Amino acid sequence: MSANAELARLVARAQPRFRTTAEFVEATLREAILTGAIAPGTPLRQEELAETFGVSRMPVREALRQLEARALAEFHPHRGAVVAEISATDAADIGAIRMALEPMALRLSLPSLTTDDLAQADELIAEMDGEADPGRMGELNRRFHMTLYGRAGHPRLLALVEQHLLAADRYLRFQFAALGYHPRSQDEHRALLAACRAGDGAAAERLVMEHVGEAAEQLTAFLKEREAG
Amino acid sequence: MSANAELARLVARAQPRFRTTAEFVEATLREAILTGAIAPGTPLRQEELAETFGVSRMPVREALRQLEARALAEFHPHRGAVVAEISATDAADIGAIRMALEPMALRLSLPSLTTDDLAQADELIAEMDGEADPGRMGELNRRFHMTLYGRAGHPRLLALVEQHLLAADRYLRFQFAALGYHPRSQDEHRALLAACRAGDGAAAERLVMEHVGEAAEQLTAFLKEREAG
DNA sequence: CAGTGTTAGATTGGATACAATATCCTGGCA
DNA sequence: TGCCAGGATATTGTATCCAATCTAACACTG
Repeated sequence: MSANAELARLVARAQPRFRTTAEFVEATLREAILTGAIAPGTPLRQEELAETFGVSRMPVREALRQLEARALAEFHPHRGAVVAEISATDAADIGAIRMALEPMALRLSLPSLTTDDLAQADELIAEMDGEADPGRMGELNRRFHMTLYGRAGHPRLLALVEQHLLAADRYLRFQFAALGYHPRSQDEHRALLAACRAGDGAAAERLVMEHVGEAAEQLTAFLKEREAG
Repeated sequence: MSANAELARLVARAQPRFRTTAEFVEATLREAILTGAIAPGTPLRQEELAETFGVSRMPVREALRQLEARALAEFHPHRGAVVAEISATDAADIGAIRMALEPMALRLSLPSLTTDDLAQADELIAEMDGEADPGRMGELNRRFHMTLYGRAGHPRLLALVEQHLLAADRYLRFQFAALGYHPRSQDEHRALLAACRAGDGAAAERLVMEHVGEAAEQLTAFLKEREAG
């Protein structure tokens, strides 16, 4: 069996409201990879993808190159592209990047946060409380974080942050499996929001760094054990 | 285990000569953009580039998509790609990212730095002393920083750091114009190296953050004034 | 039977030609 | 002047074709 079934569903659902075919293909594949709909290591055959998407090979190749630049696919010359592998060290890598970027984003954003932003973050926490589906949970978590960082006004920084929040989502089901993620994470979310509300930048930065760091550490340990076993 | 480590080194050094045409085009264009050989805002016409490189349009398009993913080019549907603009806010953006990432990279790398690494960093500082050419200066500066971060062992993080060191190079000639860059920066390099040599992680992290931050601040102020004038 | 050619098939990488489409520019017209 | 129709231009996407090369299976050799 190859890339598909699941992917075909995503293709069907994806809205044709993209500027170009290549971007439509890229966005759809990216989502499929990030959500795990296409497993790591899966070959991404051009002809097959072209047929699945109902397009020619060229936009597919452009999309694959973009995925490569985002570290979501790997190219092996004359052997084609495969979905980038996941690993304990990769998870640690992403965790380190998040621990570096997110406190900075928060620092830049905090002074400009509005009461509306804080209220929205509050709502997102509440929504997460009742959420069991990992995919939906990942999205809510991402929106919570991005809401707090959103006023930073540094588009490149924010794009990187979001990209790595998304990258972290590839590990979401392991995150859940690593146990205890949900409730402790929610406590940390609340503490973080409280610090933001109080305008305590130093505390907020520390909390977000710990929040990300602890999750990454748990996850990495879990994956290491899994790889060893 | 077999055909020894020595061979592995030779293989690794038997340098890539690009794997594909698309990668050759991408690397060349990237360098041209980063060094300023192609000015911001310049249209990147496919046909023209294809002819210049002596290739067809297909690898050119793949290369352009990769440049887009690296924020070095912007696509405007049906109007083509242009070299990404530079601005004071963009410089500040890159500065913020570097201030976040580089201390983290240094923290992870410092414990594993060898005396060879430190000696090489020393040499690079000495080389920079006698250097007047901005392009060469940028390369030496980049190598100095990457030498210190190189043992971090987090490939994604290091790739991001290098990418933004390169991105900063787009602003190099303004960096020089903003004055005082060279001598003060060299003092900071020496102080940073000393802290690394002493194994004082906290100080090293602080120094690198200040080093990056001050340069970015000066540069941003210079560009703001220039944009206003 | 391990190890080494050899060959066939599949897939990518790239070139070329052409059709479709969106943007910009310009010139005529109210 | 203002505007709008339409052509020039460029990009976007499709359809083929071909060369390079990777994989795998098989045959050969010692």
